[in-house]
Amino acid sequence: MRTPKKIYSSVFSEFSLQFHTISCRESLLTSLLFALNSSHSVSCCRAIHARVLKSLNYRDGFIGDQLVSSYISLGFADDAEKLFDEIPHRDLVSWNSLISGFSKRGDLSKCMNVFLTLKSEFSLHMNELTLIPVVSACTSAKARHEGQYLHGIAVKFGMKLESKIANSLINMYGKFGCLDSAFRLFLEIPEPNLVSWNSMVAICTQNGIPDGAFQHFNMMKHNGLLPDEATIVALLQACENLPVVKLVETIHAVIFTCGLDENVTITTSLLILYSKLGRLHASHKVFTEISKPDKVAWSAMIAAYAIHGHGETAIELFERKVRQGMEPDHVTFTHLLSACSHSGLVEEGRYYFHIMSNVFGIQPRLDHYSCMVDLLGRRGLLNDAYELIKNMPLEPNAGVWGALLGACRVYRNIELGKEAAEKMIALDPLDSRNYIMLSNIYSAAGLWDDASKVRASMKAKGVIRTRGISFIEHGKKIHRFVVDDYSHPDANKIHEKLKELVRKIHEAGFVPETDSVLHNVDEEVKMGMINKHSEKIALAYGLLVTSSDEPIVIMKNLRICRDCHSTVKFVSLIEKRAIIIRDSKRFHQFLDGSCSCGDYW
DNA sequence: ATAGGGTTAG
Repeated sequence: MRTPKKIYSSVFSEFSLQFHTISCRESLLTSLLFALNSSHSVSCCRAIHARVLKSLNYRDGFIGDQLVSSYISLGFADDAEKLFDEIPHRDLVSWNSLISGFSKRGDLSKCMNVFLTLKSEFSLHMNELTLIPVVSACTSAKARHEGQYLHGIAVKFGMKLESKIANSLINMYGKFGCLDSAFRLFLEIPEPNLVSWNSMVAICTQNGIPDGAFQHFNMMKHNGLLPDEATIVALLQACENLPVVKLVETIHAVIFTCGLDENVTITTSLLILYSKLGRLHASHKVFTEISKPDKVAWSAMIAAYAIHGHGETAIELFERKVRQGMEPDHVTFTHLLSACSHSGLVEEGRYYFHIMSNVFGIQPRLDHYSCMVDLLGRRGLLNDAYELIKNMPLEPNAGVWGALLGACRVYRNIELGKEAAEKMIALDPLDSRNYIMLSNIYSAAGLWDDASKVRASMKAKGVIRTRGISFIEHGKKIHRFVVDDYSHPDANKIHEKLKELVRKIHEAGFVPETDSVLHNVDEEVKMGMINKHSEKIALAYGLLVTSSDEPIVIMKNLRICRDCHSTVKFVSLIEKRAIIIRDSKRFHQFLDGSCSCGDYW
């Protein structure tokens, strides 16, 4: 069993003192249990339970409910249910505690069962605090069917427009990707409150429409509401896939002026945002200025180092913080392992994966396995990675197979790649990337027939290929390019610049990597295809419009191809420019002919 | 009179 967190053990010792000297006050016990709810200490919970049994009749008060809730949230459902059965006069609060407990554990089926039992016994008394936890459990379990059923219940009981219920449903639909339903519900609310607006801002971003997020923010202001912490965090998130460093710097200034830089949640969001925008120094500065960085903040800093490929620095930070008494959790380890993986630190990664469970008592989750498969796979240790998957105690998910698939593509392993891709396609038949990946593996091996079969099956299922898009910021605008894009007002100039660039690097000895074109066509056609890639067009535009002392920052929604990667390295050398490209996976900072990823990606 | 997850950071 894990050691209780320090804060709670100190609360508990204080409490014991009072306990023996002062008569036991129910409210004290209750608030203490409330505090324990978020801790990992079932021993504290049991101690209180025992004490309560001796000195209080918990069956009469709400302390029983709180104990029920505590036990469940700590993962002791059996104790909770036993206790629940012992409460003779169970009121709605008792039921709600049980439901809420299962919801917090993410146990949808138990949550739903209790809810249905309650509904048949207590249907008249059901309130919003009964329904909301069940909706929330559906949201995290992505249970669409059950979610719609609950929506129906809310309608039936006339609770649909109660703001808290409506907001939780809006959020649920947003998480499901059903923006239509969410919007419809939102429009029905007579007077949306701050949380309603915040939810809209958040779900727009979650569904890939950041401009929708900004629009809702503006409408919210127009309706006379003032933003709060949640609004700002959601807005910062809306910026993370756009090249909007200057906008973010403005927001940062406002945050500073309003004194919100004291708010750890906001500064942590800002930290991670800067890192996603390629400004690791700005991230680090924000981190150092946080007066009391918590675990989330320093885990975020580790994540920032990870996506920039600074594995050693991430490890240093981790070790320093642990020496200072910070207790890492499963998320901290996810970022640490990811840092090892992005920097090729295989032995270190193995070490931390080992001590995570053996020293820190944290059982590896799916994310950790994904990181380990990635770590081994990038090094070419495909069989080790495969063995890990075979022996893992959890059912591997898309993240795990995806990591293996990525490695198979790089190391051209057809057999394992096929298995991984088929698993991925079974898990998510609508994700075009899996088909493309499998097809590319076949193409790379010259198996053109197999490749075209995969593409055909993708087409037959109506899966549409995600188009590559590159973004670049200039003149307070975001410019967007797709492959072979001539839609920009300055298209002619841009393509002329690109041609000139290609000619220049060839003269300087650049050898194009046409084998990254996975179509059965001759070399010249391949050259033509490669040189139309959206990131090259964006690069040419960047060279045209930016001054030579500022870095060119490009964002891409998919991964950069090998030829573009080499091209940009060459351009950074001969044009003497700093170029930063963030693809869907990580950062590439190009300078003097080399990339920060060390070609390890 | 009380208590019981609406949104938002790693």
